[in-house]
Amino acid sequence: MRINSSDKPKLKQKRGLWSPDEAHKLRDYIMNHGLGCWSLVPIHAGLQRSGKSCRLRWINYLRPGLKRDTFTLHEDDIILTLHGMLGNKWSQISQHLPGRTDNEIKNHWHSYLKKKVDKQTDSSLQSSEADGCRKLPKILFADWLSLDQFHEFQTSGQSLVSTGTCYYAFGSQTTVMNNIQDGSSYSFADSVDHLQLEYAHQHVESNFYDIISDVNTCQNFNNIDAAYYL
DNA sequence: AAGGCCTACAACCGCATGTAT
DNA sequence: AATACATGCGGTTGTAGGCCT
Repeated sequence: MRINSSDKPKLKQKRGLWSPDEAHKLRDYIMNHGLGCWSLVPIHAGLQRSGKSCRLRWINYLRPGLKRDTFTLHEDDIILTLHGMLGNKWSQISQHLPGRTDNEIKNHWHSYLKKKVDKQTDSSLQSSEADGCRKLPKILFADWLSLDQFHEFQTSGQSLVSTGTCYYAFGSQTTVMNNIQDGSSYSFADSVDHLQLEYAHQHVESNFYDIISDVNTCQNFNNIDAAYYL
């Protein structure tokens, strides 16, 4: 909805941390009137804040259903996995973590997870250098596995591809490649140590590599790198 | 006890996109 | 089609509190 700028009184806008009183006003207003035009919310709620600031405060802290406790290992693992697939798409990542906001996940990433990943990358680089590991062709996993597909897979527990798949559990640092031969299937498990995704056939004509025919390549996967390299 | 440093988290800013006029 | 405005997103900054010297 567009608002005539002349209808909006110019208030001196407050910035910085929200007081409990401001939060109370905002919560009360939205609970009573519902979500509408954010630019009108501060006017009607009696707040000297921008609509943008109100929106952020509501989304990140006031709306119902938000978790305020610390991130679990399971949540950490989901973030690491999705970040490997999607990059800094915090809003998309947050869709897979009920009760968590994109801002919260972003902060958690920068304050904790990023360091963890950097540490692991350093150590894996050192070990791969020691092993004389060959360079692997690079593709972006997210390019072919869309978020929707992932979400469907996650919620239904169904396999993306039922046969001819290569299984890999990244995030848990455990490569599960033994099932390539017998073709058995995994569902998306709850446990941190069983966060598993399936890689579909990698066809040369679509610029992907056929990892089924190159088990050695699969076995060369190691934790974080696997999100980016096949 | 005081000051400096570090970390986690809250909030802001700029940009992109969508939509109504 | 052009414009103005709302909304959403990601990067960045600001700040409070804890820890260390």
